[in-house]
Amino acid sequence: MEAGLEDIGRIVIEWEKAHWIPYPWRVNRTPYRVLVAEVLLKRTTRQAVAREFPKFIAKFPDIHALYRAPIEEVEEALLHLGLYRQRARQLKEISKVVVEVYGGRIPDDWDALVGIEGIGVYIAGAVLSFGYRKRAPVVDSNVIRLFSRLTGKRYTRAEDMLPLLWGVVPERDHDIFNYGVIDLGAMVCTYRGSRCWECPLAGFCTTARQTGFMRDF
DNA sequence: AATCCGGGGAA
DNA sequence: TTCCCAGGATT
Repeated sequence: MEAGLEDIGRIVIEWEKAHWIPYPWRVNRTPYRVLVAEVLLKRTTRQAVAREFPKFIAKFPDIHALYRAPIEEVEEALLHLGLYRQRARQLKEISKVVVEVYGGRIPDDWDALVGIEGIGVYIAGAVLSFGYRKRAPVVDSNVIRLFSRLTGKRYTRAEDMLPLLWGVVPERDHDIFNYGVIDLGAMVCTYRGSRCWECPLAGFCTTARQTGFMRDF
C-alpha cells in the first residue's frame, strides 16, 4: 500500500518525535517567547539564535520590557545576529501595537497578527501553532523548498503554498508537524544536496523519484 | 519579480 | 572567497 499526501501528517510527526531538538524557544513556549524567537530567526541560523535568544529574553522578559526599552538597547542586543536595525525597529513596532492596541496581549488570530508591521505569514503561523497551540500552517523557506520538491511545483512565495498546507496540517500535534517540516527542510531536504535516503517522504516525493535518490539536485 | 538588510559560519 | 541562514517590507 503506497503512501500518499494524506499520510504526510502521521509520517512527519513520527519522524519529528525522533529528531526533535530542544531549542530554548521550543522547550518553554509562550506567545511572547515564540514571537521574539521567530523575529530573531529571520534569515539567521538556529545556532546563532540559540546563542543569543536566552540573553535577549533575560534583558527583555516580556512585551512591556520591550515596549519600554530604548531602540538603541534593542539594537545592541541584536548586534551579533545581523539585520539588527531592521529587527529592532520591527520589534519596537510590534510591542507598540501589542501594548497600545491589544492591551499587552499578543493576538491569537491570523488576520490580527498579519496586520502588524513586521509580522508576515510565517511568524503568524508560528505564533498560532507553537505559541497558542492553534492549528495553523508554518511556512518558511525550508517548508517551501520541501513541498516544492515533494510536489514538483515551483513555489516561490509562502502565500501560494498556504492552501496546500492548510489541507495537510493535522489537527492533532500540528505543532510537532510544523517543527517536523521545518527540520526536514533544514536537516534532510537541504538547499544543496538533499539527503533523500534519510527522508521519510522520499517514497512519494516527485523530485526524489525523478533523480533516483541522487544527491545534488 | 527583484532588492535590501547583516553578522557569522559552512562550503 | 562566495553563499546561505525558521522573512518581510519596499520598489
